[in-house]
Amino acid sequence: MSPFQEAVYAVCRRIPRGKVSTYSDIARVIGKPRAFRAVGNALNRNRSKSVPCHRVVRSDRGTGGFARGRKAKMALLRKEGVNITRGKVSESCFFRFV
DNA sequence: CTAATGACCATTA
DNA sequence: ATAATGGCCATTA
Repeated sequence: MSPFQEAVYAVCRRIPRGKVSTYSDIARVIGKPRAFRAVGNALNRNRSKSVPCHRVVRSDRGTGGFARGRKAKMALLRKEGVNITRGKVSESCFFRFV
């Protein structure tokens, strides 16, 4: 695993159940604010159950992609209590890494 | 080394 | 509202 990938997964693991973060936020937290696209790539390759990669969405609050399809991603999120209406995640569901 | 590829983002039409 | 565009960056061929 590359150091970049390790960093992305480490941050992703901190997102609590029922909350979400964005590709952009993760990129910023790992100190590479412009690597948001690469973050998506790293998460795409994730196969570890311990990394809740479905909790990462787009900055415009859209759900974003998922290896097994957007449908599956939304189902998982809703199952943990994340509210999604008209394809957008509620503002109150965003986790802040302060 | 170069070129292509995305689970992105912001802007523009 | 959707579609296209240019930019960004780690990874892979």
